[in-house]
Amino acid sequence: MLPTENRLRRREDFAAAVRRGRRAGRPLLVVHLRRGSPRPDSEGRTDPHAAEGVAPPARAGFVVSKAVGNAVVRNRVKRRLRHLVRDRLDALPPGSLMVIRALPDAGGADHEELARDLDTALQRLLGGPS
RNA sequence: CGAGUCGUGCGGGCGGUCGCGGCGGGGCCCCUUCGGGGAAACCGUCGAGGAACGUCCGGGCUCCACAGGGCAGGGUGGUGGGUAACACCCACCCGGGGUGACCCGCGGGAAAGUGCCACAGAAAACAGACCGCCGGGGGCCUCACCGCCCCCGGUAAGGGUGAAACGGUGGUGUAAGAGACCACCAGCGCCCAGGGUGACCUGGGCGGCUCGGUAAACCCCACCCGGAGCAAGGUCAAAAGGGGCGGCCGUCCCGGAAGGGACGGCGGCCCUGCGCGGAUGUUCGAGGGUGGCCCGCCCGAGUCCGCGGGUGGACCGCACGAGGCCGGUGGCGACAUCGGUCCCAGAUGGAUGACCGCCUCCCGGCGGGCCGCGAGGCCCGCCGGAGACAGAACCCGGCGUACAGCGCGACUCGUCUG
Repeated sequence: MLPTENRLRRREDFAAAVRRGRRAGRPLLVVHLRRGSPRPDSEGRTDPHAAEGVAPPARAGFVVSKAVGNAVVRNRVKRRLRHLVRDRLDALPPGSLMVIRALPDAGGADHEELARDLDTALQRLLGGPS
């Protein structure tokens, strides 16, 4: 799973990633990625000591609507995605914000199918022209 | 052995790799006003459900309110208990169903009043003459009786309709009949005796002879009910502001277009707070509370209008509780009480898991073996599939609903054997 410091925790972070980031859609999910910015102000709430030299970690959040399934299904999708993202966290630029939105078919997909779609989407966002 | 009734337990297991959250330890290291603060490895420990669900009841807890009375509104509805409380639970009563174990009942009042009872049927709520039956009169036919038709009257025993036709059976009686009268039975009301805390039961007597259903229709009766909810509420920091909802313009991007998006700018409306100005008001009282309204009571110095101005968290509550397990005692039981023992999720874009293998269990296919005349049954191996319903968010007690499978224990009926 993802440690807390690698998760999106605020409404503004979600809004920033979804509205200002690039987007790549797949049948099962949509990935929004906002590349790491050189730490704009306003981060007064993050630890001041960490702001010195260490690069801020990449963070990810998940949006799974009720169209995907009931609470049990939604939780399972989120957990699978979190595990998948954890293994791919190193590939993301530091400080970037990522939001993964699960589409209705994600509820019926297995682990492998989710991984394939996520990899394809990430490849398009990272490998493409920056 | 077969069929069934009730209660109750569990709701996959083991292992491997990689992870997440809380608490306790641990301290590489970082900051420091030298008081302290933060914090990585690593170790230990705990980490979803029987329904966590629906949010339908009842409480705890928190804040607001708390002279009283009336109206309105909501709820409950056999009796007696249990409980913090309940619409829940237990026991019993009554009614209904079942051979039985048992099950079902929104189970106060229909002689307080109003309303409604479809269809069928002649007639359906101070009942009702269609056919039939009986009496009288007239006509036809005939010697006459009988018969047929019409009119008047009597009749609820018979036919037919219906969920239901104004008690049932037998008799007396009569032109034919009828509780018109009689006996027994059923029902209703009243009285008495006995039993029970009580609902009620048992027995006896009397009466008029009987007088539907529906109250999850209005209504009546008895009893109960302040309001909001953890986004309750509180502490700290920060700022004079904070929150919500529309519109227009410019540049750029996507698109064939319609349209959509990003960034920047302008301006509007609503709620609340602050500043400024104005109006009004302070025992001749504005306004507010008493969550609906009225009377009354209480608080009481503000209230209303206009203008101005632009993005925010942390912590507590928050987990030791009407608590779980074991045993004793009291009670038919729900439950109460005593002793011992245990600590058992606390997230906040929301942890409690992801992946893999084996086993177990169910289903299907293939192959082999055994039993049987046979339909078929059993065992072994391989392959494939399936393993439900469902995720805590302040906490408890219930109810209701969903659910693949696997058990366990009582009891009933039937059959066979002894």
